[in-house]
Amino acid sequence: MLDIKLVRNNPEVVARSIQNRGAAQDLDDFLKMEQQRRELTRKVQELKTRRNQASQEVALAKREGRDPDQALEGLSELSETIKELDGELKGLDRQVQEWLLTVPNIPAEDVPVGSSEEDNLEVRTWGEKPPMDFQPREHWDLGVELGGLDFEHAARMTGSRFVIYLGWGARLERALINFMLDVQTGEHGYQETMPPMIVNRESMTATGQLPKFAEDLFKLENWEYYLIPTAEVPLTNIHRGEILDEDRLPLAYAAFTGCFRSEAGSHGKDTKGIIRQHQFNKVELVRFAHPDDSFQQLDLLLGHAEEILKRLGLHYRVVSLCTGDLGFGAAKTYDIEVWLPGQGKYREISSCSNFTDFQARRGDIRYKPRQGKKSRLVHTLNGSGLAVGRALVAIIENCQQKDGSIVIPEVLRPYMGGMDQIRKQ
RNA sequence: GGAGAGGUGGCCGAGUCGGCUGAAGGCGCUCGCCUGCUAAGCGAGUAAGGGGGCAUAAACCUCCUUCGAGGGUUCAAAUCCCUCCCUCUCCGCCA
Repeated sequence: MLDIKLVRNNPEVVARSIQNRGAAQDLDDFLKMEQQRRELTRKVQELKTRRNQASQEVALAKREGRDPDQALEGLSELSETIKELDGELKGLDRQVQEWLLTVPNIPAEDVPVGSSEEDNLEVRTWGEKPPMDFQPREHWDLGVELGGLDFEHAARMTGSRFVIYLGWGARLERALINFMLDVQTGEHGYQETMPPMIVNRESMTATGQLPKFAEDLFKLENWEYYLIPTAEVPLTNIHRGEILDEDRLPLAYAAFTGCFRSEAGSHGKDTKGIIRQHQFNKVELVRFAHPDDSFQQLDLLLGHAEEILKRLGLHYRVVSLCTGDLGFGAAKTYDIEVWLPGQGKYREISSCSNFTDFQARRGDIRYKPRQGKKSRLVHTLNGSGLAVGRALVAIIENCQQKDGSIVIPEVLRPYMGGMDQIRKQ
């Protein structure tokens, strides 16, 4: 959520942001409504001041044993008027709030302006495409043949976009989870966390999934509860409504969770394989940062995600998302795209964002500065560290051999009971 | 599921028959004093959000709102009534 004062005082900044993102938002109507709201606020406040003063008179008269009738004169009518206008004001307040909840964050200064992913900026690459003197196979082909992935039975028990990991597949998924968590918690200083995978409406609103993107979420029937689309939601909401000590910043949390997405509007996209599933595993990193250094924190976070791919020896590139491709709440986002030889493409395996104070304002997450007494909003950041299923895909496709076997990256072998290769039984 | 207790500032905790209680007292924190150092002691300050003064930022002044959430009674609600949510204790049941 944007600061209402910013919208009011610098509408041109907001207008440009909306335009660069390719969003549609009626700023003028809002400003008129907001103006109206403030006028009514003022009016109601004046009446309340009068009422409060008169009430004091009554109290004083009674305490001194005088007759309070004179002070009570016309008071109930005044109260009635206040009640009426207060109701009207409440309606306006709600409308203002609702509008603010649907406006995207303002992109950071150095975010490239553009309309689609074509305009994203490649920041760097790491490693190289593995040399292959044969036609590389796709993971849904090789993974199934080697018995690690089973789409058919998953489709029967649930439906499309679900998978069963079997044998080495399940083991490899678990190995990746443990490896990622060990690095992030043991070496990068993240607090290990196992949060709920079901959260309430307030939490979804704070991080920005609601109210605008309800159709992307799975909602529980008869409950105001939702399955999380990412652990960003529970982790960021750990401190919702809190005032943190400045000394404690930055706070860093890591969690492995399932993630659940309806994938509404992506029909026909990535229908094969485990790239786009309704349920997938992810190790997520979340940081609560001081506003003065949140962009340095973003670089740090990005490095933590990259480290996993480096140790797995997987070639990737980092891109800075342009304004048109930026997520709703993000001020700046780096995507890490891993090379997939089977598909012959780079595919997103991590997305690291600085949300500045956007989520903090929605979730009321602040800190108390050492100097000065006013509490300020923290900055929140998050990134995948990494998407586990896609990492598994990358390993299958990058580490495959001419004979149809897969060589397990060295760092994972201790997690695989020493296994170094996957081959057809 | 049954019975009971409770939700008040950064934290703990008081709040009498509704009326100078936005909230005693304590802890913590900040500043100052004192002090070889530390500790202790003394003094002062210390909730958030919003409106206006103010075109803008800070400071300041002032007003409004907020005592789990929502509604009601009343000139006036932390205090009375209703609904809901959450926490705790006991019993029952269960991974």
